[in-house]
Amino acid sequence: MDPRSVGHALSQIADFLELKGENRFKSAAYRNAARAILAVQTDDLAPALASGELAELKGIGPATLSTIRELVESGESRYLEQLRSEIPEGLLEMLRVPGLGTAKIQKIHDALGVASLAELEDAARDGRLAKLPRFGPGTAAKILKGITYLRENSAYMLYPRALAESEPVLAAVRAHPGVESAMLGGSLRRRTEIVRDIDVVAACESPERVAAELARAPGVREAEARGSDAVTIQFVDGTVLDLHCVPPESFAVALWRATGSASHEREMIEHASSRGLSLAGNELRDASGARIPVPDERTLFDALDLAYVEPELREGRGEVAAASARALPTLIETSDIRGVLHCHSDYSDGKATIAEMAEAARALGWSYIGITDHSQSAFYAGGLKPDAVLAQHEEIDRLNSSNLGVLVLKGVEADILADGQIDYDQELLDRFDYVIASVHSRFSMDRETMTQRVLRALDDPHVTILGHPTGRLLLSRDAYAIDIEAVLEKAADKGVAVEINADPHRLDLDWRHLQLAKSLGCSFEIGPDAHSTRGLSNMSFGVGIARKGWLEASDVINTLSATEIRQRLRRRRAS
DNA sequence: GCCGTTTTCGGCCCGACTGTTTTCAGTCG
Repeated sequence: MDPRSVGHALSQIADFLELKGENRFKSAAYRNAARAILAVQTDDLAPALASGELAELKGIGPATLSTIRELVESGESRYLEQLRSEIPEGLLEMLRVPGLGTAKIQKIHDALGVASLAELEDAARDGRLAKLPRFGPGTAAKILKGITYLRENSAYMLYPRALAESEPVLAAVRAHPGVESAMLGGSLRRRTEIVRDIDVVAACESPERVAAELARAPGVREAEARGSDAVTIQFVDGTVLDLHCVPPESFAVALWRATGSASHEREMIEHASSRGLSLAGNELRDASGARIPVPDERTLFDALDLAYVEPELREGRGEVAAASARALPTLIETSDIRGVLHCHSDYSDGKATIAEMAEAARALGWSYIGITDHSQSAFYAGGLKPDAVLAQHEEIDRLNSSNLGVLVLKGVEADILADGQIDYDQELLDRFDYVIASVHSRFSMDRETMTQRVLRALDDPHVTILGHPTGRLLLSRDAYAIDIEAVLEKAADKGVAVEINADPHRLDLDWRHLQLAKSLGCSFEIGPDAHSTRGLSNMSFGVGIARKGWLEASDVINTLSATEIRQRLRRRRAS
């Protein structure tokens, strides 16, 4: 069994224990065990279990180890099943409502017998909830808002999960004997940050027969035909596949159409008609109505006298006009990245040592890695007190003189305090090679106060990078209120690079702001925000977002060489 | 339930905000 599945089971046990009102340190122990397991870098835990490696992990003791053993050996845990039978599953769902914790859920369950999201919504609407002691109309309204947020977002998955789920689905479609070839389309191909369904386009000689057969495959809960060649298939685990089966000669246009976006499609159709062509259904036709053969997507763009538009750019944000003027950017590639600047170590809330992180960066072909642990005010993340900073710097000096094959830079992810000050004194800040300044607290400030807070932080000459500039957590927390344009203008003016945080939960700054930021003169840093060596692989998600934002390699500072990045970081300090 | 010992039991991140109260419980990061 893989770490993700075991970790999920342990987290569920922790949730159930909390809902049961067990000693909170007991649930915390299961949560810690889950975290420890998730940090194990393997696809199969069995060998690490057998070798005793798992038993050695900090946070795993006799009880959690026996649960893990059971999960790895049998795929199930009797303890988890036991808890499931005691506590309604609906309470677990309620735990996902923002603003609801275990204590409130227990009260609501005990007093009103509410055991599901739907019942909770009823109780919030009809006033029963507001009448509970220490609840009130404000709490009921907040819970309703939370339920709405959950509903709106629960149909979506983060990009990496959607990508992982698409792999077996695509493989199954390709394995069908009637399918000649198949490709992913939709928002997954456009690399949007959240994805609702998986789109697959399949070329087949008998589209309708293939679609019908795939709709009856094992694991399918229900299927609904949509037109003659498309079928929406829902699998038992909730994954939704939009399958488009088309004859081979229609494949390229069908793929283009299934990739979207809707506004890109509209712009393309208008462009075609302005040139006397028509793009209708899965066909391109000339003025006489004759069908123009389109063997692949590039031919489609060629036929419309357009440069090829990469899927990431197909968002209806001027890409068709730019393709027509041959003015599309040369998008950044993952291979352009030369180093990373946003990584945590075990000095704060990271899992790996600095040496392990550095070795992993070297193995990925990068020439430098910046270690940016949390600053002192970030208690919850083990932020570094000044003496820990000094100790860390000594360790980095030692590592750099030991022939690592990769340069380790002394960075910090320093909190922007409520008043806009950076979380260390100027003397200590002087000791870092660079500073990422991030907001980690007081998210609910009004827009003006928050904007002033961040603008003030940008005035500190130590600040080199503005970390995750809007604070959003995809599918769980909105961005805080801020005048992002004012912030970007100032960042450009001060020479502070704007982060594209590559953690798939963040992907912040949003790609929709990147063209504006670039036009204002901003430079960018793509940061993995890695809390383990595995977290370094977040970089590909960040690069995907940079591409969606029309960025080129030259816009991104961590495409610079180690020598150049050092100069660049010093330059900001001197200005 | 786990950890770390000043070995076998005490402590486990903690401060601010929110909505409720009129002093604080609950949630969040």
